[in-house]
Amino acid sequence: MIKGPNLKRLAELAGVTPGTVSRALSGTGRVSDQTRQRIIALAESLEYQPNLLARTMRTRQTHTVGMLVPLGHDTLQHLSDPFFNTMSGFVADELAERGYDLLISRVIPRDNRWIENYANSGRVDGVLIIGQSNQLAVIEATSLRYRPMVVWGGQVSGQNHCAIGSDNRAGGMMAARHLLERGCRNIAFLGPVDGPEFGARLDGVRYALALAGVSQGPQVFSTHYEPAAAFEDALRMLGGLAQMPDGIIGASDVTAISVIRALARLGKSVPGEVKVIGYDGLPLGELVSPALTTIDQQLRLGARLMVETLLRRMAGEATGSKLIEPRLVCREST
Amino acid sequence: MIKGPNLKRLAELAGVTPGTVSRALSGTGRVSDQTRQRIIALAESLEYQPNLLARTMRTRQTHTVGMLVPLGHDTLQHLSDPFFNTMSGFVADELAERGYDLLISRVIPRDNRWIENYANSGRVDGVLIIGQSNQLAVIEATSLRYRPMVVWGGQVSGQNHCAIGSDNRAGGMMAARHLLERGCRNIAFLGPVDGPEFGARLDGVRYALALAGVSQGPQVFSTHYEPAAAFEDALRMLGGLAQMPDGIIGASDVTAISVIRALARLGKSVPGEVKVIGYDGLPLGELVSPALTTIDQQLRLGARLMVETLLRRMAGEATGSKLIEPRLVCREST
DNA sequence: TTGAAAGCGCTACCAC
DNA sequence: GTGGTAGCGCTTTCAA
Repeated sequence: MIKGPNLKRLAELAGVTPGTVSRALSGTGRVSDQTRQRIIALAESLEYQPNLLARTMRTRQTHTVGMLVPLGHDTLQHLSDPFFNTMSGFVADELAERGYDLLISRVIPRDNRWIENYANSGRVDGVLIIGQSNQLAVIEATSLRYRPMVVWGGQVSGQNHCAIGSDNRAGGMMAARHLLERGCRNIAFLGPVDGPEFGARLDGVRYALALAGVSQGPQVFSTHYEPAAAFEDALRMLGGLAQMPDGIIGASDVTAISVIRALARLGKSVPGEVKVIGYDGLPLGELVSPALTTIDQQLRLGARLMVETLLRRMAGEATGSKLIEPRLVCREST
Repeated sequence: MIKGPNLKRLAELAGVTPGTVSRALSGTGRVSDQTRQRIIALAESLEYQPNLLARTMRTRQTHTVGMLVPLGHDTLQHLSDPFFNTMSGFVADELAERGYDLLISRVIPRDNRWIENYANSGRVDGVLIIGQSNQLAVIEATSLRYRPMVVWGGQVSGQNHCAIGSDNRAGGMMAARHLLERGCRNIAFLGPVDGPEFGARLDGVRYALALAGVSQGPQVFSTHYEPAAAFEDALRMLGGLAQMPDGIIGASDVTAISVIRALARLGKSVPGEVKVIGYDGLPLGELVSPALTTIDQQLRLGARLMVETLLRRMAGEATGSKLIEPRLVCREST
């Protein structure tokens, strides 16, 4: 590291005390215009760069938000996963606009205090939890004592922790209804069973089918989470079927895209023979061909809400959870 | 923030001095087994969490690496862009494995000292620069004074800064040769002209065509960087053509995927009527359909090399730049 | 083996 | 308006 001058040295050169320099540069407190000018000029000529760490240590404000990704032992969700990627990108964008940095940490929960330990390490002003994995109990318990925390996820009645997320059940219904409208009657639901919102989405699908009087509930196929593995799973499962579904709902966009690939490999046309809808609304879905119809969780909005809410909680405000309305984005795959 | 006990308080409770507690917990320095056991037990029972900031302040080691993304005024590259996304994900993975965190900061270069200012802020042990934008001069100048910095990008003879990147010219040649082998004779190159490695890749393409005796150099089309805009550009440009090329090289995977979409919209089959090859090797390319043939820059390897190299530079070692061999990944689009 | 004390660079408080 | 001074919580000499 190049060692620039520190505040103390600056004070010596200016012939004042550190306190005066601090006030002059920060603009807080009273300093005569003359000395202020002089100090500012000196600081610039010496290319003075304040040590943010020291400042943080005094002010206890890091201007940094931590993004924690708990890795359940079986959840092989890399930081490079498309969903997480997209989310962290949006969050980074939102934070950057507000002058905050993003500290990304992948953590393996070894005890029930991993969140607090992290928060107490003094490196962040607040935390965002993405991907609850199997840590819901810890999150809920932590929320009773640690305020500046916002979680990406759904809400359960009576829950204390602040969550921002989309209405997965409504989204599931929406997806099913869309396929029904498109004429599908033999509908399948495919994705990682242990995935975070799998259950609620499937519930919605089931409910919509029941409402529509489609006796045949969705066939459910469990795949891996990771894209390449999901593709293999889809290929094997769909390939082995006596009768191909005419509509497939992916539990996520990543899954749906894998399904489309598998169908292509099996010689089935999309949306001609099989219609496929995803869930998430990743920008990625727009790029693939056929472009993916999906239930859009509005992740950009979600990221903004998480950041806004977190900053308010950091300021001591009490905030409630928020449910984002999922939206159908109709593209080419249905 | 929940205020746990600090080291001083721990020392009081243990009936020793802070220094002793520090030595006992860090394992450095000599402490009798008995006191060590006692202190460790106490720390655990009180759920003592050291303040990493304070530690950092003394040791001057943050265990954090900064990833800087300079945003040139015209470069509309969000942190949520697929390439950047993928790269940051891989980097985060590699750092996490080595016990380092990743601090992502998007910076708008206002002067020629933005890198040093950031590095001197004391929050990171080293920096990774992704996407040089138009900041090559600053990067090179900084490298003369600031060592722990690694840049994603190519090498020029005489360059001082440490760069990890793939051989774009070789990659361009590889892409062109592949299309030639596939029988293409009317080849186009398409992408953002101001993109970082556009020039070198195009050079390689030109060279390979010349070598093969294809008199007709590639038609070059300039598109936007951002996916949606690139799609519109491709649609307009290709749609207006009297004769459609039989092979298209995208300057990036994102561009190539947009091209495939545009071709589908124009009723052209891929790879039947037009063959398309991308550049990058994003995992994304495997997901789309037809799966994208591409020149793989081996970003995961690149991320690992960047992290390894940076850590070595942080340790004071001198390291050279490294060129990654691009590889042809042949999938369905050619 | 342990204690005492200095200090990382900054801010904040209280005098003057 | 400015100076002096006391820390933030930790590590690391130097003595004892």
